[in-house]
Amino acid sequence: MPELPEVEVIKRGLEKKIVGLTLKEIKVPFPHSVQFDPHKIVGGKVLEVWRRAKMLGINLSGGQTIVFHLKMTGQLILDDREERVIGGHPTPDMRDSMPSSSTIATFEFVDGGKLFFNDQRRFGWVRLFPTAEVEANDFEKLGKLGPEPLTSAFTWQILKSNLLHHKSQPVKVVIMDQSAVAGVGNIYASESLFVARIDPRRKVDSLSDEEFKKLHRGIIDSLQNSIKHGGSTRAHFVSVEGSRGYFLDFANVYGKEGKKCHRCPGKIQKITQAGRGTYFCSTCQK
DNA sequence: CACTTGACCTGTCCGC
DNA sequence: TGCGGACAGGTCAAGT
Repeated sequence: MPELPEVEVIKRGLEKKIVGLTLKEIKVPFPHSVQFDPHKIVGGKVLEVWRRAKMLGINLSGGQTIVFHLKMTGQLILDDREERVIGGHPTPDMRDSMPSSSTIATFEFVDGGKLFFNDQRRFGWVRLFPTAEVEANDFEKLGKLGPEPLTSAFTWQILKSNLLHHKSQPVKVVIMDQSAVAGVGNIYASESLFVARIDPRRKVDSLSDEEFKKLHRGIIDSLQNSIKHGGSTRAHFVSVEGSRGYFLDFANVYGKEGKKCHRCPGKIQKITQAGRGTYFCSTCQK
């Protein structure tokens, strides 16, 4: 499910609500996805919430950091007791998201709030690292990660040079390589290529500097645009409050197979690249 | 070495 | 209505 914008939406929601809270108890119905002893973090106080690529971290007092990867269907839902009392009934979205057969772990806070880590397909994981270790050297512990596309470290020149590590691959496939640029997945790879008017089948080394610049802009614009709309919801994504995101209602190509391109007379088509669906308009993406 | 496919899991949707 | 197969936002490992 979650690519950069979705994890960012979760991060912003979480930090507003859990910074300063103390962990009281952690329940782990699916230990396979929880790769540490939950006992170690009881009594830890939340100092900071961060995102790097598609991963989300919670720094605790005592120098420990919890790191989540939600993979395809992971969710982090906060059951904020106070809000529920004040707000009345959970929304329909929330009813699906609350503790269920897909709850991997529940983090309970001293004030009674609960954070649920749900994951229907159970590809996701949560790990524990010493904070200093995980944050060292640009989070290299978490894997080989390219620049964050919404920071000044992400320039078109860096994008070009990173993508060119796989010169003869189709550009769409390489944009999803986390070591080239962090956080872009299947939805935003298609969307940013549409914005840049580049055919996803083009080999990386066939792009001109002008096209790398447009792609750089397209990645930033589509990610920011999605965050503005609360992220993308296909089936699973919800914010920590349990509400869905609306970016896909505004998407140009993703999931729009057969629909008319709104930029030219063409029609959106779907092809398969490296086993994943790619959506584009072959009329105006050259 | 470059690239593709399968595996990890479960659920949903579509065609017969 | 039921069943089988394809497919789903991500990442590894193994295979060609």
